[in-house]
Amino acid sequence: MTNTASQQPRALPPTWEPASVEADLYQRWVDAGYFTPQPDSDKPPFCIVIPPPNVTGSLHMGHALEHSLMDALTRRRRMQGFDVLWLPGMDHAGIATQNVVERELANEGKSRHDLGREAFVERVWDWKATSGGMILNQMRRMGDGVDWTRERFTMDEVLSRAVQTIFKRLFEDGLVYRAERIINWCPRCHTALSDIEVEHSDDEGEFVSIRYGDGDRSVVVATTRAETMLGDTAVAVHPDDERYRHLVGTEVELPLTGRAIPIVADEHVDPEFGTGAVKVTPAHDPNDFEIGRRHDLPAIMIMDERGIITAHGPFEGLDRFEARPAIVAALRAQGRIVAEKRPYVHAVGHCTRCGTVVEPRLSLQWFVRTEPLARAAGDAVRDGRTTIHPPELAKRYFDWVDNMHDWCISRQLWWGHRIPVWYGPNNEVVCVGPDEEPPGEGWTQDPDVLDTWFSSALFPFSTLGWPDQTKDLARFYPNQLLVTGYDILFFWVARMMMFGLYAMGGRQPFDHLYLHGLVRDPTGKKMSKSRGNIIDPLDWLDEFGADATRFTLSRGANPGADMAISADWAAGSRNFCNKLWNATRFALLNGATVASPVPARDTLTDADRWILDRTEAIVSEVDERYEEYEFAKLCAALYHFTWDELCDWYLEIAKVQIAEGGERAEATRAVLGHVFDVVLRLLHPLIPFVTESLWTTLTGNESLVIAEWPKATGAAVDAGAARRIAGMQKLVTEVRRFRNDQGVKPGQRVPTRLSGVDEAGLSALSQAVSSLARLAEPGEGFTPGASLEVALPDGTVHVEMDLSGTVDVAAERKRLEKDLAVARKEMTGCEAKLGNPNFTDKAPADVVAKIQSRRDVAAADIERITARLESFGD
RNA sequence: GGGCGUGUAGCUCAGCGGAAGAGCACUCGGCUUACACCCGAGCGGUCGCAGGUUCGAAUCCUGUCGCGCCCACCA
Repeated sequence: MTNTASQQPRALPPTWEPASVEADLYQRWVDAGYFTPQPDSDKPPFCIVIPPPNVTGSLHMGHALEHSLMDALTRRRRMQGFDVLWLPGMDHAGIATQNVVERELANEGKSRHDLGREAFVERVWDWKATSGGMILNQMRRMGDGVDWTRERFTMDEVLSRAVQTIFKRLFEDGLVYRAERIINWCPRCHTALSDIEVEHSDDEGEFVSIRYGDGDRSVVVATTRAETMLGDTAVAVHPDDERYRHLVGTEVELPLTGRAIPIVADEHVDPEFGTGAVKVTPAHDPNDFEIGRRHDLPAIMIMDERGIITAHGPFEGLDRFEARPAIVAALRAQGRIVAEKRPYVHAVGHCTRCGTVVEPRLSLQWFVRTEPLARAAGDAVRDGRTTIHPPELAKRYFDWVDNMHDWCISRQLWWGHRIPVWYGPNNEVVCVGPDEEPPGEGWTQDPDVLDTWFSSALFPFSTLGWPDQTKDLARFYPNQLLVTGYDILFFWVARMMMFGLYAMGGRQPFDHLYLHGLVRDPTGKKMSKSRGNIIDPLDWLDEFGADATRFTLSRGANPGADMAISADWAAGSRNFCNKLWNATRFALLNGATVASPVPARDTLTDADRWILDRTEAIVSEVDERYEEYEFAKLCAALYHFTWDELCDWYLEIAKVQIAEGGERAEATRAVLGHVFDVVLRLLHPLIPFVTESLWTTLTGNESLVIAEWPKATGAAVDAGAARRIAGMQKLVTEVRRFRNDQGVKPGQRVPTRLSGVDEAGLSALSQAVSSLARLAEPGEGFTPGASLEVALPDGTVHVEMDLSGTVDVAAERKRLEKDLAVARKEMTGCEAKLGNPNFTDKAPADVVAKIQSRRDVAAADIERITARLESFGD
């Protein structure tokens, strides 16, 4: 630390101003190399990879939350002596990014086909170059302690090699295959989608019943997608359905086409639903495809990749949604519509990327055979190699991996990792590894690219250099932890588990998985552009600073649970940072120091011993909370400790002790130095900037980033001091309340006399009450005008105050009556319990004792208050 | 259609078998030489509803109503 100016406590401004220092501090940390691990050190490794944000955009509040938590966790580990690698990176986000660039092109009146594949991909790279920088900047502003020397992108050469390598391995193991299947097709993006890229919503449609065939050999089928009837190749009924038994094996004529189609019996049909007869369209419906396979039916494609009808006839060239009513109308004209239900609400699949209604479509795609991989992924969690926090979410994980369908990985896009498969002139299929030459003349590469999640699934090891056996890979795999939102448990986490275990010889990608919740708006609603309730983290970074933004998000984070945030919370966090700033500044102004050790405990005051014990306790509590990722609770504990205990009580007491001068003052300065040293260390992972500024000033050391994390010493707690301080607090509060009730001016010193405590206690209490409650020592000619009695752990203290006969009897009476009511209620409750033999027999002794003492206290209170009320007369 | 979760102070949430809590908001009083991004005091809840288990239930069980999320090939 060379900046001598900032070592002058008097130079610290009275308000914490994050904007002026954050960027400099961050640059200093990066330049010093604090965030770059030294794999040759003998420290234990701690590695965590960033869930790579899409290059498509800027960071939203969810990222800000995720980064706050990851940074807190990694900073703490670094302070604990781990060799920490937090690895940053970005995701090429295939379909999302391609869509963005295509939209841009559309504005120029062009399509990607106008550019051609190569030029288009180049254009996406250009776009990535400009857009990606935004995200990195935001991470710097957040203060993310990531190792920039190891930044990765899913389409980097190294990561692309990893993709190709694992694809080839899967290919050779028979775990990827190419097959004609019904897949989810987005007619707008012109690509296949995996199951989880389809979002279902309840949409209104029309459910029409159509008569196929004529007379008593006819059958009525029902559908919501009437246009698909053009591709029907059968009608199916349940084998046990008496109504249709005579028809099975016969044929009916398919209206509008004149084709004859068979009536088949299939178990899949639910006789209770609709008419019990199902039209079968093997090329455009997954169930029908299966029925078709069982009955060896042809599959007739009637729509192209844009959703345009291709079946010859009057409907050719119509969009599927135009064809639907047209076909219904044509059928109606023939008298074949026997029933219509409208509106008919049913689940309809939409493309997660563009919202277009997904069309099931028969096509040739690449799939990952997930069964063995998913089983391994389930086992790794079941046998504890990977632990999920919070544990409740493990169930969701199992539901998924235990029922996984094969994963469609080919996408008809240009932006992404091209499938490394070549087809020969005679339909040969060759998978080409990263270091192999593609086959020559007459061979063509598969035009498709891989699902974007295919490459991000490799992130825990591809980023460390795999398939090469690098030093990083050996040291940092498995990653110790992964932090991400529960919303991508299936998209990303499960797939990382599958590929990690597969590629790394059964070793899990990460030991611990922490799933955080989603950030919601102030009223708990999901943030979305359409709702217009998005809060941009950059706004908060500007207005409140990085520390306040981070602290707000951290203290809202309960494991796996969503959180609602608002600017009020951020303001509160900013206030907290400022409180910490001023408290430390005050301590420094009063000579707080870490240079001299804290004196022996027997020379310290109750208050000193109490705050030292509380400091110990908070160290332990924070550690325990971190182990369970209880951010909200650890933040609350630190907030409460810093503000209430340290500032509101100890700092006020310290003023008195320092005013005493001499050894008392010196001891207090040492205690202050120690306590602030510890609390700044504890807070640093959460609010790195303000703590760094303060701590370097307090200690003169280089940086808090590389300071040691506090360890609880496990020393015995001074219960006596704790009790006496609690008593003092209660007394002071009672006196303040009394003064408030009595309308005594805050500045007005009231002569006071305490009794009911021993000599030593009296002196300490008098002093405390006098200064903290802003009263005065009793003067000459003391005339008590009012008194109150406060029951403390060590007895009852009487406080007399000379209000010179100006006691507001009405106010006092009101207060006492309220207290009396409370005491009576308490008394009644306790008596009822104690009078119940079942309770006294069955409840644990300590509970009974507690109730008894409560009863005694209430009884004493009632007596005291009654006497006092009587003394007022009427 | 399944599965999961959740309903606690005006708001956002802790508490999950033994005296109803926090932050914010609100009321009252204060520029008390660290901080008005502050200090002090206070108001505010039959813990969704109905049953049950228990000496005792916000906490466990059952039912019910409301909300949320995930999964889903009933045409």
